[in-house]
Amino acid sequence: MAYWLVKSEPDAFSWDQQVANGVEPWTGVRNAQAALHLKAMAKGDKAFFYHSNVGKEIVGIVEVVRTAYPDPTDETGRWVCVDMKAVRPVPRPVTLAAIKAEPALAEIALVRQSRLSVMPVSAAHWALLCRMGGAD
DNA sequence: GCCAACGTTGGC
DNA sequence: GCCAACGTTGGC
Repeated sequence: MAYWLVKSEPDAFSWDQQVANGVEPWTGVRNAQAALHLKAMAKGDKAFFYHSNVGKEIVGIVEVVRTAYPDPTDETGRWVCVDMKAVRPVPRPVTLAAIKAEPALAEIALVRQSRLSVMPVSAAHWALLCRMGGAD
């Protein structure tokens, strides 16, 4: 099983909405690198749900329940989306500041490529972030 | 609100 | 195919 981190602006789509909806298509990715990551996701993979701009913190954990298929919000038909299901909240949201302050996370894509909206997370980083968030 | 990073577009 | 101009993202 692989681990990921996906970003959403809470003004557009928040963790609360994800929880309320249960399963939700993760649409709107219009970046080639992020799309490659979407296509690499397998059913059962887990992802951190990160709030960009507002909050700037990991607030929950979601699971991939449907692998990549054409994004219904994309009229060109070139981009894909996946379906995500809310698994559980992160009890103590892990802020970007806390991630930057942790030397073991210096290489994480969230810090190194701030504009990427879908990125892989190593098993070691996943475990550490879960511990930091009280989501063991 | 500003700015850095970076992807995209269009002229040549 | 290069590169300047421009638009968008996202942190501060």
